Amino acid sequence: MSDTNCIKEIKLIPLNQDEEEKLAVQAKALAHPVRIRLLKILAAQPGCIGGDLVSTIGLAQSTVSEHLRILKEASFITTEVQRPRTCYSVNQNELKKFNSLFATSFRL
Amino acid sequence: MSDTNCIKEIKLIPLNQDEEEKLAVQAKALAHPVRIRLLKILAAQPGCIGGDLVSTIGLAQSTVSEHLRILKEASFITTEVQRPRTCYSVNQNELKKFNSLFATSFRL
DNA sequence: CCCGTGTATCGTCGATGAACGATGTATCAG
DNA sequence: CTGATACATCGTTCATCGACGATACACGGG
Repeated sequence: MSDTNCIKEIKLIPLNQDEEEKLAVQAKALAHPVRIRLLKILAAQPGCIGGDLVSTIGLAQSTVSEHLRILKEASFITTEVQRPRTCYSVNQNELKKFNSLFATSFRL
Repeated sequence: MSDTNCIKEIKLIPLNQDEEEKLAVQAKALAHPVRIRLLKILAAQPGCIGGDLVSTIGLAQSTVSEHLRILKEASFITTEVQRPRTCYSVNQNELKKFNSLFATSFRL
């Protein structure tokens, strides 16, 4: 390993502000263990009723609802209202898009 | 598309709390556009002096230093001290690990 | 029409995050 | 030894987050 990989002149990178903002916003939606758990549960089945998620997670209904709202705002889940219930489903395509945007952004 | 994908009985998922926590913690480190930008810059070259990053980002030195600390704590970058300078490098392996943990967690 | 049911939303409160300037610290040049 | 350099850390301030209970809301059943 070389003693220093440091360069003298920084190589400027094209600034794609929209993409970077989207990555950051979606990462923020993932930045909570309860939301990770919710996504994992939803990823394992075609869809879930909210109440089942509430009892599985074990937090207040309003808290779980808020986490779900954040996931939806990040496009990671979709909802289908069936009054008085709501069915939540994972948006696999958006998860895949996040994963590939991540990979291309950092040249993986 | 079926009218409802909702299931009656939720399918329980193995609870891997450590992995879920790690995903959330690392996602939190990514949850800021400046940190995304820093990672992108670092991913484009073998290493960077902190001061160059500060002038490229255009925020206060202490602010950039804090963002770099967060990225380091998440293992996304490494540092090599060369007093009085510090050379920052991306940890590509950890980025790849994040990407694959993400993919397996959500069954992509 | 009214009630029960399941969610969404609101208001609150304590905790955490983001930005900054000021200061501390370790090395090198002279 | 002294000053300059480059980064880390501290303390402060304002904004945002996370959790909760209370309440609003929209439909279906009686």
